[in-house]
Amino acid sequence: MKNSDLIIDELKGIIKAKGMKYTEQRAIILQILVQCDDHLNAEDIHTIIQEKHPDQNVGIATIYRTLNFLEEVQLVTSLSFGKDGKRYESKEDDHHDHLICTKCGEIVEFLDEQIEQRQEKIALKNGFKITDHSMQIYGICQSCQNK
Amino acid sequence: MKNSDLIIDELKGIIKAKGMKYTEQRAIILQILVQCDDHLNAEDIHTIIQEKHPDQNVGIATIYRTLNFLEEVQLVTSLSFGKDGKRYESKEDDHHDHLICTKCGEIVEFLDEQIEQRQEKIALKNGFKITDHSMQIYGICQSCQNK
DNA sequence: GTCAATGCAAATCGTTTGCATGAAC
DNA sequence: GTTCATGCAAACGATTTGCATTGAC
Repeated sequence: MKNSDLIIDELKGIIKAKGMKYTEQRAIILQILVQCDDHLNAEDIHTIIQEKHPDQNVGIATIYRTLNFLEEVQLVTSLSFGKDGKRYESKEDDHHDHLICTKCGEIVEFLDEQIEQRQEKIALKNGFKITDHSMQIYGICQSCQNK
Repeated sequence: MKNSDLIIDELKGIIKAKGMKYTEQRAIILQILVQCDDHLNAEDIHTIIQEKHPDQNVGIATIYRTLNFLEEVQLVTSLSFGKDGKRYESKEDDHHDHLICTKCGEIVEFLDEQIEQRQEKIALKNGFKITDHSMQIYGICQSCQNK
């Protein structure tokens, strides 16, 4: 069983538990996010569907509604920087943070255990019950520096 | 000489160096961000100007243009979370990150030297020349937990 | 006097919503 | 058959832009 099947099963479970309805559109959108390594925005997903599923006509509103839902149930996460809106990625990958090149938009993912631990401590010290976090380091990537 | 005068001088310097023109509006907006401890959005600043400088009529477009400029020259930083757009704060304060309550919107600022150092290392390791970073920890604050 | 900055209104962009239709159960 | 999800178009809110006017230099 592929990863992407697993996560679709998870989606089905959540949908059933909430008394909602399982639809092709929701599966397609989640699948695209699972399979794609990039960080896509709603418009990107719309385009990909038109290319890869020309038989399906998925409205942009459905994409936004689905993305909001998927984020709510924690199957995907969003990050927003620069223009063109929020970008999403599947959460089935391990958690990680982002290093973003402000020139070319390249995104490098990283995970640093020390930072994760410090975050826990800081939240605790301030009486916060941590639900999530996001961290972005902005800079100029190697190849843009060379230009 | 007050802090706020110092930063206004800095603004004047930058403006002169760029062959731009020093205007009352730009000074007012920066001053508000320096004096105010909260994280304001463009609309907030607009309202504050109407209250505290009723003689001045500063258009919302000017506020957006000025905020973009101030961020570009690194006199202020923005962070965007939740609705109602980007929020800005003056950079004359020490650098810090944010702990944000997702229920009530409370923001706690913190600085963790270990995290800062790790960030430097991570950027270096990936060949990035770091220009900035932002980190937010989301959670539920103590008083919202008690409710 | 020149040129950049402003205020205003219109335009734009990402996102959300209302509603009639269609699909899941 | 009931109810939820969809597609469409219109609405929305934050931000940007074009343009004539004003103000800094």
